[in-house]
Formats: sequence, C-alpha cells, structure tokens
Amino acid sequence: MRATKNSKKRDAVKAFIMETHSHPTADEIYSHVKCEFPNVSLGTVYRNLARLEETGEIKKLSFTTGPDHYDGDTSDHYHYICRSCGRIYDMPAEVKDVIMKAAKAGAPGTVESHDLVFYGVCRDCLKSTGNNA
Amino acid sequence: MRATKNSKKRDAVKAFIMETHSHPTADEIYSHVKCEFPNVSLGTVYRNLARLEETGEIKKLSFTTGPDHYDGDTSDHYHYICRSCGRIYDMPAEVKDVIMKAAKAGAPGTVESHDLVFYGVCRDCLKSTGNNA
DNA sequence: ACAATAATAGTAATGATTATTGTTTTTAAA
DNA sequence: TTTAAAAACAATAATCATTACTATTATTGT
Repeated sequence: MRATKNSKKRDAVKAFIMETHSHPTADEIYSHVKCEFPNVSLGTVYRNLARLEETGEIKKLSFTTGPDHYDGDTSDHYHYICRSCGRIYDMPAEVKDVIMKAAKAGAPGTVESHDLVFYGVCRDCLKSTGNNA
Repeated sequence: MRATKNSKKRDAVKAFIMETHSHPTADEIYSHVKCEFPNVSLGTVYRNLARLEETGEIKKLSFTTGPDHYDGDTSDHYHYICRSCGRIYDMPAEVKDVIMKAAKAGAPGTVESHDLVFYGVCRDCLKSTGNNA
C-alpha cells in the first residue's frame, strides 16, 4: 500500500466529519476547513475524502440526485431524506436481513449488497409549515 | 396542461423503450433512434424522455453512479445491477410492504417512498468467468 | 541538511444533463 | 390551401459535481 504522510488538512477534514452529524457534502466540508486553512483547495478535500473512504474511516453517501455526502458513522444504517429541508437522518437497519433474504430468493445471481434510501417530510418541517409541501 | 403535437421522433423514442427490456440510457436510445432519423439530436431525446416520464408512460431509473436509465415497464418493481457486466435486471417488489412498515416505525417524519437497488454478479457472468470478479 | 516522495493549490478537463436560440413542423382555422 | 400560433426541433452553450493534471510545497527518514 502507498505510504502516508501526515497532513493537517486531512486531519481537519476527518475531524469535521467525525464531530458533525450533518452528513456534509464535499463543498460544505471545504467551506468549514477553509476557516482554519484559508488556502485549502476543493481538490484537496475530494482527495482526502476518497482516501478516508478507502481506509474505511468514513463512508460516502451517494443518492440519485445531488452531490455526494459523507458520514463519519460507519456503522450499519440507512438514511432518510426530508424532501422539504433536504436534511439527511439516520435510520435503523433492522429490516436488512429480511431484505437480503428476500432478494436472494428472487435475484438473477448473487446478491452482495443493496442501497436503500427513504424519502418523506421530517417532523421539524411538518411542525413549522403545518402542511406537507 | 400544455398542448401536444405529433412527433415521429417521440414515437420512435417511446417505441424503442417499450420494445426493449434493456433499460437503456438516453445515449443508447439516441443511438437507436439515429438509425431511423439520422438527424435527431440528443437534446430531443432528453426532452421527449422527460415528457414521457411526466405523463407516466415510462419511468426514469436513477442510480448512485452512472447515467440515468429508462424503463417502459411502469409496474412496481425493484432493480438489480450486475457489477460485472452492468446489466440491469428486474426484481420482485414483494418486500415493499415490510420495508415501508418498518420504516414508518423508525422514521423522523412521514415516509412517502423509498429507493432500493440490489448489487451482485448475475448468473451469466458467474458462468462465463467462473469467478466473482 | 538533504534528497525522495507524498500532499498540495490552482486550473483544466470530464460526463451527464439542462438551457438557450433561431429554425422547422404540426395543427386548426380562415 | 394559405396562414398564423405554438410545439418540436438541431445545434450549441452552460451547468454541476467530480476527477485529472502540473508545477510547487511539506513531510519524512537518513
């Protein structure tokens, strides 16, 4: 494996992902790291995110629309996206076994993994708007 | 609603999606329609795909990577992507109720829908390569 | 201190898609 | 069967997120 040298910017990227629960995008991470390192470049953020994902320290969340998000919580869980505010919430993974079992019965080959994302309107938005738009 | 005029190119786009089971991309549809209409433009394909999706005649399939695909089968089903050949297969939707029920119990708001995609290696690829890469 | 090389900033390139603009069809009615 | 309004169109530019490139800077072991 490729040698690794210390990097204060990579540390800053990782520290932010670990401390937040906001599932930030590369751009949001970039903005945050820029406070501490005003000359950091977006490419550096992307490169370090890719690296941290390779080593399993973080997880990349890709959805069907919009930019990728990053998660410092690498434990097994799904996500829920509020279609009003766009916030990403964690969801328990308890149906995972049922899904995988059913999938294996109906699949045209091996089933190695699956992506599952839920959509709805979160309680915060339901409360503040009083409707479902 | 906006008026609709006949369009041979839209007909050709729709006919191809309806007759194939390959879940083609916009570009693949473009290539196909180009045989019959050599001067068709990619923009026309995209515009007509968007239109056909709006009217519910076809479905757009967005995945976490790669271009969107289009499906003439609008019935309720999931998809399976072979990570070796990239082909997209249909999967039964029988676990849908279980997933929605479990989701509603653990969600931070209403649950309106979910996206679920399976990944593995299809039997065709398992057979022809003899391994799982 | 000094090379070897990883990490970086800045910028260019990419791929899929959407937007724009001026021209061509389609359509219904004169 | 012209005509005029609007849809559909081809060609092209613009967009967004991301990756690739290149020359410079920082980190590390000796």
